[in-house]
Amino acid sequence: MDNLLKYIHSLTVFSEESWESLQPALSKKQFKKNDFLLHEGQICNSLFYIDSGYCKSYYEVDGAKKNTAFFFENDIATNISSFGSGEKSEYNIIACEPLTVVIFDKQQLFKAAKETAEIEALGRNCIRLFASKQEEFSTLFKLYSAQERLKYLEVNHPDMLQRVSLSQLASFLGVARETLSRIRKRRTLV
Amino acid sequence: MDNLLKYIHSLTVFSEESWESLQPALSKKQFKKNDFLLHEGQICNSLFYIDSGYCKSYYEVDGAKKNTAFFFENDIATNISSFGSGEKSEYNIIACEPLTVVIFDKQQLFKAAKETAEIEALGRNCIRLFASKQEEFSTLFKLYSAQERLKYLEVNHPDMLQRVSLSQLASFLGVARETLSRIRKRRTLV
DNA sequence: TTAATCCTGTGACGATCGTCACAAAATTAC
DNA sequence: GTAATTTTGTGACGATCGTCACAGGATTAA
Repeated sequence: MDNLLKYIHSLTVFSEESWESLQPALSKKQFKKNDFLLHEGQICNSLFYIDSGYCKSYYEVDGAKKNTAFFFENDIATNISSFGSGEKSEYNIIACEPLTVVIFDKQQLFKAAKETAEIEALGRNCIRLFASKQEEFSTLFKLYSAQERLKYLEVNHPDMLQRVSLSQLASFLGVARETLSRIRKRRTLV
Repeated sequence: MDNLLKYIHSLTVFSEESWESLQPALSKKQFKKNDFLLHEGQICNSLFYIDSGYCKSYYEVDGAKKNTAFFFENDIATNISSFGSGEKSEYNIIACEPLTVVIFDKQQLFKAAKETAEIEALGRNCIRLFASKQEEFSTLFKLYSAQERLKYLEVNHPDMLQRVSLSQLASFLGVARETLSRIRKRRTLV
């Protein structure tokens, strides 16, 4: 839980007592590669703090898997719509490597947040960060071409390129795998 | 303020006292068409509740304006990254029509939230909705072609098509104005 | 009402992308 | 270590898209 505590302190003021009050909402869990953290049709009742490894969210459209996000160490993974509204998830979250997470249980978290203002503030900050990240990647598509989007990742998220395979990345960037391969070739020649 | 109060009640439990405590954070403001709610380089210290009219966010890239979001009645407009982190905004928010908003002042809001748990919860819910919306439109680009994105808006946000001009919409959908014009033509013929 | 400005449609053409097909390379399983 | 599987590279080709150019229609300002 060390990483999580550091993460929390980087976000907000958090006392020893708040940390104690938060404990009932927390549980550590391991996932093997290709295990589901969240399955399409399920209701998302958790925030997943990524301790080690990484996972991704993807839609299944006409049999094809389309990646919509990757979550690495110190990220929070969740379906924010389903978590907030209680409706069924339209997509999956799956481990891409052996994965260790700390699960925030929604019901317990809300209970703790009601009693402890710092926990409520923590929840708000987690969601805010999540929203910022969504906004960042949403903007990518409106501002840049496929080639420019790749460059953006190289500059701003080089870790992602290191760990995610070309095929998986292509899906995330919204282009065919062959196209990404050719973009990469074009770029290295220039 | 009637619309705002209804909006708040649709999001969360909110007592008469909480509403009173919130007042110091609120102020009503009118914008003319093409007035800036937020200018690139400014720090965003407000949440803008849209009471009537609509506005948009856009980046200025190489002299070209690229729309990234539209905000209509009962939406919250803000730069969530700048609002959260205190860093300068990289984009603009501008009124597309005569606009009436209720401004949530950040400092006053945080002060009120510290003292009133329901206000803290309201803030969290506003941000959550904002995140859900970002996620929705972010996903659009990863799952669908330009033509399918247009269809999605027709089905899920017909109001947007009614009020936003073709040129403005094209920028939001990430295609050239001419392309959107041709997509529309293709579709009406089939 | 008239002029100026903005918005939309359309043709031409080159650039980019998606799809299919198959081979090579890398990874995984046994 | 070998076989099976997955991932990546590449050619061909048709579809879509961006850009430039210009004309007509709609809207706005005086």
